[in-house]
Amino acid sequence: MAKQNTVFKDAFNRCLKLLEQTASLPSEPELGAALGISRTTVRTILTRLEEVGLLAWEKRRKIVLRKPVAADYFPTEETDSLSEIIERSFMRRILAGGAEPGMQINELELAREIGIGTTSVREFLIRFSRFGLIEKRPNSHWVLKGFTRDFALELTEVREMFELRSAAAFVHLPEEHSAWQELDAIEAVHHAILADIESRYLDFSELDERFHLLVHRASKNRFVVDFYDVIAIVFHYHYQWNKTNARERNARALEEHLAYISALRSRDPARIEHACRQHLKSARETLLQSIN
Amino acid sequence: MAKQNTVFKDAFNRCLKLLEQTASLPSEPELGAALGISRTTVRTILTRLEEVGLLAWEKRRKIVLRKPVAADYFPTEETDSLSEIIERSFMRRILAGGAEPGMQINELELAREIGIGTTSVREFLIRFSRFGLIEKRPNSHWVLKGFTRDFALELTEVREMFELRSAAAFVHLPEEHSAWQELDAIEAVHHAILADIESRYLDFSELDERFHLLVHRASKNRFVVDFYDVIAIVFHYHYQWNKTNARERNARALEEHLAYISALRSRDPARIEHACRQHLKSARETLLQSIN
DNA sequence: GATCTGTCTATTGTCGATAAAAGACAAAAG
DNA sequence: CTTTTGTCTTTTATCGACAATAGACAGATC
Repeated sequence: MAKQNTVFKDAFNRCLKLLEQTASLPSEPELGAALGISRTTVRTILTRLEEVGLLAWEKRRKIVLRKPVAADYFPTEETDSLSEIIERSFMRRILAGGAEPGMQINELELAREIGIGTTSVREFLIRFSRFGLIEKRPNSHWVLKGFTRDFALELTEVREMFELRSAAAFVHLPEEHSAWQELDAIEAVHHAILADIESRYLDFSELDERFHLLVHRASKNRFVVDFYDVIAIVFHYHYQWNKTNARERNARALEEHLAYISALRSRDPARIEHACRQHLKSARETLLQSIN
Repeated sequence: MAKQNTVFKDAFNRCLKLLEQTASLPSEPELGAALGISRTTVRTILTRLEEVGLLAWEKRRKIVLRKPVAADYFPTEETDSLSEIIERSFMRRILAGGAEPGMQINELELAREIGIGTTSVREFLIRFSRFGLIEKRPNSHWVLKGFTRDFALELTEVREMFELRSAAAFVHLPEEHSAWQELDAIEAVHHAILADIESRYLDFSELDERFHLLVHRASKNRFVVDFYDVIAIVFHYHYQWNKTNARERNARALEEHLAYISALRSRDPARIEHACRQHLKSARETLLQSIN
């Protein structure tokens, strides 16, 4: 096969969600905008909806015939893009499996193991290399540098530089900047999770990313914002991997975030720096604990 | 063709250089180590040397038959790796040509223009994207963000953070660390260029990279060191592109470097910070001038 | 006259194939 | 017994091909 049709399948599933709530669908361009895809793919979806008897489609008339059922959806395994599949598969290997630093990475072997072509693996490795976990020997193999203590220390060192600066810059965002509203929204979610911490503590991971990305964006510096990708991926997989004391750790981090948010609102540089340092320090400790 | 044989051609040329100075060649593994290539390629080179009558080769006996002449060398255009060719070609387009920010980048068009396959172009663009000058729209084209004033400001902001920290860390390198020797060597080259500034001022570019990379390495942080690639490529092409007042600018930068080096040797943090800031400030101004 | 649809073209993402280059191993030479 | 060479296998770098997706344009519809 030449190209996966995961864009189609994923958009189709999201379209079914829309279908559950309306009696008819909007125009093709509008639907395309809503789903974030081109009109070509919209039409492929509409054709399929008609085939399975979900929709009566004739030009502008797009009438829903029945509510979609579970069997109408494509299975979730089929909606992930290839790069997501490779990333997960690769991260599992290097985090969970006995992957020693210094180990060689074999493109062909990886490709065969995942069941895909070598080109996709190569492109993934090139993109992934900016995370500093692997390194290429030209005309030869990749070397795994590993998720080591040094890696974590180097990562957090840069993170702390960038986040302190971003937090300081946050103060200078104009009153009407959307970041302040987003900050309110994020704070509300913090309270909601804390109120029901026992059952919702796992929602923290996503919220954490959302909050810190907001802060980093205040730097208005593409290198700072891009670097947050490195942090995000490390913490993302770290949370999935290490769940010891997750409830306590997350509760504590939520409280620290709230202090941090309140400091940002105060616009007092000293308070901001203090709250930021406090939180970054415990984030670093958490990360280091999982490595030793 | 499947793979360029630029490794062979480049190593062959370097081998001819060796040949000019000796009467016989060492063992295959030794030669491979000297040229930085595998034994397979060494043997390809030896075969070729024999074919063109430069060498009598029988097992361990490798006797030089005549001195190589200019015609024995492969032309330099053929020894550049594909990625170097793409990089130059691409940089010329976006720096010299009328490349407006926001412009779309077409993989197929680029590939055809350079006369290579799309895979190589794609891989180049992915690698290049970490420099923050282009951005990908998934399933669609790349967008040129351009070598703008904002880009230069964001780049120098991070550079200043990283370099100040690295310079401060330099002090803590142990007395016997090789960086101190390298610093001496670099200083000597500074004096040599300054003594003959009229004819050698263009040598500054390479020296500049060597010096700042040495400083960044003192951070012992892979993200800081890797970021220096971004700075290096920008300044590299910037020097090639903008040569107005190059002599004066470079002379001034050389003096600043010498003050900076002497501050590093003094191990006095305040002096170091001052010299570093001073130099970074004028480096930034130089860069900004070339953009407006 | 603005927006939508039908149709067609262009570009991207992925694959398998192939030459160049790396690398493994045993026999030969010192 | 260490190093070198001869031979063979494996892996990487690059290409062209093709389905999925994006995008362009003219005629149809409101």
